[in-house]
Parts: sequence; C-alpha cells; structure tokens
Amino acid sequence: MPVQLLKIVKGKFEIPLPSHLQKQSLEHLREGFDHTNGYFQGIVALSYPLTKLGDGTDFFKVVLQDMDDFCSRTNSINVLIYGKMAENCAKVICHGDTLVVAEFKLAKSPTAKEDGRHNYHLEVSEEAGSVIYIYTKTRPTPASETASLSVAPKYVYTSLNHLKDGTVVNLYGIVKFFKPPYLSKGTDVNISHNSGRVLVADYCSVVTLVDPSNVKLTCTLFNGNLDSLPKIYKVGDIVRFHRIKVREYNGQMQGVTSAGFASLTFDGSVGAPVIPRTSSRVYTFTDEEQKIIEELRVWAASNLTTSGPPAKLSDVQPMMFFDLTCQLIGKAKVDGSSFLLKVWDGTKCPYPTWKVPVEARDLEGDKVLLHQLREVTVDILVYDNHVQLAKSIKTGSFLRIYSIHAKQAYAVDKSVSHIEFHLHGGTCYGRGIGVLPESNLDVKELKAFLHSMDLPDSQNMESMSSVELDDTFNYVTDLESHLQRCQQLPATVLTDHQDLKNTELKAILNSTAPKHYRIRAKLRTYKPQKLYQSVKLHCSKCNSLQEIPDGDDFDLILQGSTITAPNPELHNTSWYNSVMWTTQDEKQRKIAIHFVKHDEMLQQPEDTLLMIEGGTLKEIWKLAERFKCVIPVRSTEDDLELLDLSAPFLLQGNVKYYGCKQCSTPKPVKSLSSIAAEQRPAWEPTEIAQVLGIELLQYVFIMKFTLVDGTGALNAYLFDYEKFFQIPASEILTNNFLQQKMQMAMNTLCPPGRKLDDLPWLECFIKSYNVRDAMKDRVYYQIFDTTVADDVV
DNA sequence: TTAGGTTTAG
Repeated sequence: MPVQLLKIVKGKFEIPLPSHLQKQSLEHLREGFDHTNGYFQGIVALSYPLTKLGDGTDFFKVVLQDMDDFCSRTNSINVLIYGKMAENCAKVICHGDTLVVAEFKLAKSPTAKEDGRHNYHLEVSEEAGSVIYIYTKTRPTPASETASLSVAPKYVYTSLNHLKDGTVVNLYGIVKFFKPPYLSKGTDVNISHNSGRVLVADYCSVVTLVDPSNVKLTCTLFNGNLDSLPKIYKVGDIVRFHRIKVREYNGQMQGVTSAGFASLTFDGSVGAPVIPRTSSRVYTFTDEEQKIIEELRVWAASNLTTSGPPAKLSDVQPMMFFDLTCQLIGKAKVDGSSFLLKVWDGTKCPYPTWKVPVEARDLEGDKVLLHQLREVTVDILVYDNHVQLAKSIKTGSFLRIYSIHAKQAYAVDKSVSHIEFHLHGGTCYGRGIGVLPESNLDVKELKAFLHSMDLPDSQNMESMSSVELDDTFNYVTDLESHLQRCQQLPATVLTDHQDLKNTELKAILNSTAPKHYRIRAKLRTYKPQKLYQSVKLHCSKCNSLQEIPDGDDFDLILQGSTITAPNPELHNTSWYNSVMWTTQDEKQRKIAIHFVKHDEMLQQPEDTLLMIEGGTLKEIWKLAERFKCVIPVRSTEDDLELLDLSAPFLLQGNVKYYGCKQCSTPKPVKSLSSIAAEQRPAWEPTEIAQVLGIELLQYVFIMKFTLVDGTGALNAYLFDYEKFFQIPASEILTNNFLQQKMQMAMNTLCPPGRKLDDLPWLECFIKSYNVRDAMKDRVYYQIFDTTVADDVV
C-alpha cells in the first residue's frame, strides 16, 4: 500500500519502518547523493488544496519541515504528489502529521527563491514506486485505513464580547493600537539568601484589539524573549492569540500573557497572502482558520477607518507626529540620555532639517554612503528608554519608527526655522522602534524604490578624496550649482537628426508649414504651471484628449455595481477560481474575487490577474498593490462583464487604465482566457485591452512652452508619453518621487524668478503643422525627438 | 513582577 496511515504511541512509531530504508537529512537532498532506499521525514507545516494538472492528473502539494534542523533558515521542503497518491494523501494528511517519504524523485525547485524553502523538491507517485507513511498522534485509526477521519486538535475561539474574568482563552482580533516591544523597567527579584537580588526585565508589548463584535480588548504582553511577542508591524494587522489570560482591571477586561501564550500575526489587507508571522516552530493553521483571517480582513476593510498611506519624509509637516518606514544608514552616541539615528526613505523632506552635531569618530556607518545621501537623510534623536534598542540596531536595517515628532525650531533671532525629529522618551501613543524583516512587504517595496533611484556606484568612490566626492555627487540636486551647469550646457538634448543646422525662431515664424527645425532657445514660461494639470488621456484612434476621471466617479460606479449580486453560476470555471464573502455590516455586501489560473494552477500574487465584484475603491487599491492586475467586473446571466468605461477597466500597481468610450466595443471577459492560456501570460495592458475590445487611452503630458531666442518668441506644444521627461505620464499622478523629479526638471529648464539672461539654453526639434481654424489655416508647433538632459532629471 | 494606550517639553 503506497500510502499508509500509522500511529505514534508514546512518542514512538507504532510500526517501525522497513529496515532497508535509510533516513536522509535536508543537506543530503541534492545532486551527487544516492537516494536509493532513502527516505525523508518531516512534519506537515502546510498543505495546499488538491488540484488537477492540465492532463487531468491529480496533484497535491505539502510542505514538510525538518524537525532535526531548527537552526538553518531553509528547513522546509516542498513535496509534490501526483495521481492516485495525491488523492489519497489529500484525504488524510493534516497539519502537524509526521510524514515519511520514500522512493522519491529529487528535482530542482523552481520556487525556491520565492518561498525560501529548500533548493530541491521531492516528487512522488505510485507509478514511481514511492511510498508515504503518515504518522499521526491525534487520530487513533487502524493502519492503512483511509476512510473518514477526525482532525487535529480543535481550538475554540472566544469573541471579544464574551470574555470572562479569570479565564484563559483563544481569540482573534484586529490590531487597533500597539506599542512595539520595549524593554520593561524590570523588577528586583530576591533569588536566595546568598546570591542576593537580580534585576529581571522582560520585553513588554501593549496591544489593543477589536473584532466584529466591536468590543475592544487591551492586552499587556510580557516575555523575556523579544521574538515570542507578536510580530505586529502596523495597525490593521490581524492576530491570533492562544492561551491568553483574561482579567478585570479598572472595570474593563484586560488580556495578559499566561503560560503557553502563543501568537500568529497576519497582514490585514484584503488579498494579501495569508502568511503567519510567528516565533513558534510548529503551529496549527487550517483552511478554516485561513477563512477566518480572510473574513476579518473584509470586515476590517469595510468597518475600520485606516489612517491612509503611511507618511514619507516628503509629506512631513511641522508639528506632526508620524510613523516612518526607513533604512538606517548611520548612528552615533550623543549623550547618556539620547542617541542619533540617520535614516532615509528615498524622498526629501520639503523643509530644512537639523543636523545633530556629533564627533566624526562616534558616527557608525558607511562613510561613502552617508556622504552620498547626505541631502536625503534625516537625523532622528531618540531618548531615554529607546536608546538601548537604537544602539543595538545594525546600519542597513529597515525600521519602522513610531510616533516621531517633527518639531519646528527657530534660530535665536527667529529669522529662520528648521524641523527637528525627536523620538521622545516613554511609550505613549506607541512611541518606539521596530526592526522590520527583509521579507516584509513594505520593506520589499522600499528596497525596490531605493534601488530604482540608481545611486552612483559607491565602489568607485572609495579612492576619491572628500573634495572630489563633494564635486561629483550631489545626489539630490542643489539648485544653484545645477543652474550654473545649465547655463553652460543645454538643458535638453536631441535624440536624433544631429546633423540638422539651427534655425532662428524669426525665420521659422516667417516660413510656411509643415517643416522640421532644430532650434536653440530659452524657455520663458510654460503652461500649465501646476504640473499635475498637464496629464491627460489620449485616444490614438479618434485622436481625442480627455481629462482623467475623478476618483469619486469610480467610487460611484463601484457602488452602483454592488446592486448586482455575484452570480454563483459563474464561479470556479476552467480558467479562474472564485471566492466570495458577505460583509458583516448592515449592508451585507457580497464580494467575489476570481483569481485567473495558468495551467490549472494559481500563480504567485504578483503574477496573478484577478477580477472583483462588489469591491470598494479601498479594497480594489489594496488588491492592486498585491496582485499583478485587477479588473472590476459585475455578473450578468451568462458571463462577467466590465463596468462602465468611465471607470478604469484595469488597475496595475498604482496605474489606472481607461478605455475610450467612443472607440471601444467591450467583449465578454471570457476573452481573457486566451491570454491565461499563453505559455507565460505577461498581462500587458495593451494586450488585455485588445482582447477585451477596449481602445486603450494613453496617459500623456500636454504642455505649452513659450520659447525665445533673441530673434522672436514661439509657442510650441509638448505632447509626450514618456520620452521628454523620461518619466511615464501614467505614473506621475500617484508617485510623489516622480512629481518631485518632474518639478525639478521644470525648475531647471525655467528657474523661477530668473532674468532671461540667466536661463539655460534648450536644444529642441520642433515641427510646424497647419490646423484649419474656422476661416483660415493656423500654424502650430510641436516639440519632438527631444529629451531633458541626463543630469537634469 | 514588569504595564495597565492617549505624545516631549531634551
């Protein structure tokens, strides 16, 4: 029998394994070792639903954890089970079971990079002669019986409105407030008459939860091991607490750690992967519990107010308190009660910020990097109880610093002011510092963003003197030196036709159209001055220009679409899997999400296109952050269809894609299955638009430049998708950094408050063309094949 | 035991 269900009695296997089998550890599972008669033993940490492959073969995947290897980071391995064996295993395998896998085939794991598991996976099937022994403590079932079975220990969860004084309970909650773990003051403990007193200090974390009963519970958690406290990173995270003691304190229920307390923490965003953060090596987590998390996310999305996007340094305003996700690049001792952290987040604070004077020898961190980023780093002075933790953080770490005070401070004569950043002593309002792991999604996002900034290569800088460094790398541009440079070199450059000779503007104005010219001119003024007004949508078919629809319109269309309930007959087709929830509020809104499959399998979220019915604007944004593409749809009798084209038909990252109402003929969404069936679906907006019968509107910058050269003045239009500013018009409205970059480019081309003589020269190509305007032809000019110089953007 | 949410005052 290739799948055998056996018992563990008093910690030992009830029936020993055949003696010819040799146990193999994870480190032996690679090429070059003989795996004949070998077996691998591990505990089921995770299992996936039984699915069918393209050819109809049953497929079942489990993750086994090596219980002999607690130390290494990669101590789990994927096991892929095929055919009849998959079906049998899926019926009986439970979390926490011990599996022995014998006669397996070893193959490179294509997902090792993503899932962080072993570089190889095990493939097993009846055909290959594989054998799986399943050992279970919890189901006393006769060997080889694969009939219906009772499951692993069942935890009972108490909702927050049913807590009683003096009980120990299990519960779920959404984090409404938290203090990141900090070292408590500790207490003197009298150990014995001889050894005297020692100070015992635990880490403490205070967490306030709320659940759909709308009752709050504040928990005070202690543990000597920082890692054993819940890994909460932001308000809105969801926690599962096991064995928390409930007490009454000041007339309210309070949660406190009891012996055996354990916690799991999950990201609270709808659609985010359900991956528990925990310090426990082994924990139970069933499909049923996964569903609870998903339901709590949906409840939170529609019932709790979120604070909006986290503040970046570029959003800082005087007097505010804010949480900052950032990277530590330098640190220094200041005095006994304060410590300096130098951090950056890739944006620039719009106000002058203070620099805390420290001795150069006290400053820790990569000197070259500190110099290179000096204009975008800020000094945060942390006090008192935060000093000890701050000292221990390695430079390069990613942090979230909670409740930083941006304090406005004035010079003695009050003529100038600057912003000081303080992390004051104490833990009020959750003040504190949390070190984020590299796996954290916000850290991944920040790293990608910092990486995209394309910093000068620091390796080549090692040998340079500090004077040279000063001259070479002004990372965030000092406007004055920039202007000096621009007075010598043109601030725009040509991308083609280098051999064409310059023509004076006067000669151009006196010529007939159409013609092409190369010019050298200065930008006297431009419109619109508010750069966000320069972005429009363009239809290349009917050549119309449209304003970008208001977000409120989208919201209204979404609200209108919730009137049509999802049609369950359209769920779970050959090319997508569906899930549906009902919100717990009085609206009882139904939300359906359809995850498009590839090769019968669900892909990683970042490769997945999903369609959503009944979602709110906020939910859709959150999903778009996590998944490759989101398409809002509604049910008809026989297919899903797109919403009104005033709404974006597709969201990708933070870009909304619209279709031209005039030129589009929407097709049923099942047309998307043709892309899903491609070998590697790239989910490109142009291709999606094409199969859906949508004429895609392109984001474009439209600006009017008034150019002068001493012989005349001429208005030329800039019509640019991406080339001129080297910034995609589609991304500018949702990206602060790109907006700053564009503003800086315009400030360089046309510095405010400068005399004409001091403006930089621009080299441009322009073309003239005729437009029939009522009675007569008028000549217009358009800039082409020109881009802002590399060192301007 | 520690803290028990509700901003330092440098």
